[in-house]
Amino acid sequence: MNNTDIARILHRLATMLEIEAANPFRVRAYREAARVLDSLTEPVASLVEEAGRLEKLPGIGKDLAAKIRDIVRTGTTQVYEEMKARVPIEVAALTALQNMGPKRVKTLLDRGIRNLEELEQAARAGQLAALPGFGEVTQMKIIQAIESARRESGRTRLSEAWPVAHAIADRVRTVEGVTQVEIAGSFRRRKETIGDLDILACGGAPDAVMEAFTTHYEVAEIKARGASKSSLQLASGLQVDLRLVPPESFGAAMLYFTGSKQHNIELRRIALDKGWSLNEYGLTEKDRQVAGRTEEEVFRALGMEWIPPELREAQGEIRLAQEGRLPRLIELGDLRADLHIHTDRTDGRESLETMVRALRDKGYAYCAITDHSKSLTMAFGFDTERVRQSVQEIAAVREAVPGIEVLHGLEVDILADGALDLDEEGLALLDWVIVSLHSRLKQPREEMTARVLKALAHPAVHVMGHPTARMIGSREPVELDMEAVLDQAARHGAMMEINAQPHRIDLNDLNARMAKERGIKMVIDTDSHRLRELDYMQYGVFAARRAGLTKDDVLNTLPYDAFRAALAERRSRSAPS
DNA sequence: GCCGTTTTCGGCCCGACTGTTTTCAGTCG
Repeated sequence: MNNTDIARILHRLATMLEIEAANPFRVRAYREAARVLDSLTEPVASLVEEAGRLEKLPGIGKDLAAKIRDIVRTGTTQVYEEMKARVPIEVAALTALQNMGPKRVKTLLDRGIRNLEELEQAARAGQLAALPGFGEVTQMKIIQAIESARRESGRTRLSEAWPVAHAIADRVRTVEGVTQVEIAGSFRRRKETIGDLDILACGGAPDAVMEAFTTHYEVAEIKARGASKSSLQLASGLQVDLRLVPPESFGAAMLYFTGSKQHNIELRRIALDKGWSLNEYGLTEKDRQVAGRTEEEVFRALGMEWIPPELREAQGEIRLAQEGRLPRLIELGDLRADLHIHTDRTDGRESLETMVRALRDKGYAYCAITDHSKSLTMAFGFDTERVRQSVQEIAAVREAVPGIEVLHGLEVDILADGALDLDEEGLALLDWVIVSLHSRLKQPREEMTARVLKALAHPAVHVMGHPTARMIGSREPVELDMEAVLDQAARHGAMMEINAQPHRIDLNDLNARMAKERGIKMVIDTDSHRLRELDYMQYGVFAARRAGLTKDDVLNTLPYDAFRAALAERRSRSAPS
């Protein structure tokens, strides 16, 4: 039972309580607890062992702590079992539908409608429209929501939303009188996936702005259109909201619509303590506006530094901002190298020379070419003989492409038993060794953990590539005791990669936070297999920023000589005694 | 259900839009 599983139960409990019209603040307490557990960087199961640790978490008191202990130990807790009996309904699936909240679900429950199938049947039979709180329109919307829930998995990868978000923002920007357009929401917080897009605009006639917004060629359906807010759905299924706000409120609105929700709640609490009120229109004292034109203004008035959007997750950033101790987050321009690159020698599309030229032209001072090792037979992976040959190839490309240092690397498979897929002779020929999991990903947790621990203990290893091997939306992370892995990496001076492929983002922000806590250095790499993937670097930087990483946490921000010195130092430290 | 150098009780963030109402509840963010 991992943190997400426990959070899911608490979340479901909250919804079931809501259906039963329980005290809304009690409902909120369960939701808040779920959120806190889900964003924790250590396993709840380990907190349970020590008395009082759970109760120290924000929003978790004696009562919830006891329930969480139950869930960790037995997989459930009494109130959850009771609730499941009283609310025998597919809560999550039903409330996930647009326009379906606790009240309507309660109405369904009273009519014996318990799941999506029964709901769809009733809707198509026209039986829903007569229910209290429903109607013809709602009935139709429910049918559509069920159909679209079947089509979509729900969230969109940031990289997929990136071009369309900017295209729509640019279109609104062209409207006469519009002075500012910004994309807010989880997009601005650079989450790896987003649920919808929130765009803010300022200036211009409402009708003209909304017209430009709702007529973008990708629009499939206009869901709402008002003077200050419109909502639409794109052909891809992505929902986009646009809000038109007055200039004196733009900063407050940016703050509000960037979120996270929990971050905003904490800010409002601070405003209340000062006798003020904070909403999307501004920070006000009675009727007097205290701040609101810019975010900086609002943060300053609240007595803190401006907080980068990536950190606004209610993870302690507000305290840091009040104390003036926010980290100076890493930026794309800090990176001096891309250290995970494939070529057509294995499964990449481009020649070695083309890739190295492109890397140099991107302005990198150095790079590492890291094709696959032999166990990836479908990628024509390298054996020792091929690595020997590669030494010559790398020497040739260094000659052919001046202006960038090229490390001779390899992405070596971690075999099922934790051995490396290259012998000592081959490893000794390399400047840079990434080890990665590519096969046998279904191993049980114990086996997988032992496998990785063994690989990380090998003195030739520099970094672990895409450590959990997950693919967002298509493959779950491997079962791995990440704490044990990070402890091992710290012990042996191994690094962890933040793989910037937008479907990997691996390490993710939470794991990167855990790595930082242990003083582990990270590298951010694109794992490029073709030229355009070199531009993925920004997505890795986003994850690093969300984890609160600075330039100092990431080794490929170092100048080349300092980088080589750091590698040499690490190797002497981990040399067998 | 949580929380508290103002409180162990009485607070707990707030507004827009829609559809179903007949003045507003439900949902969403």
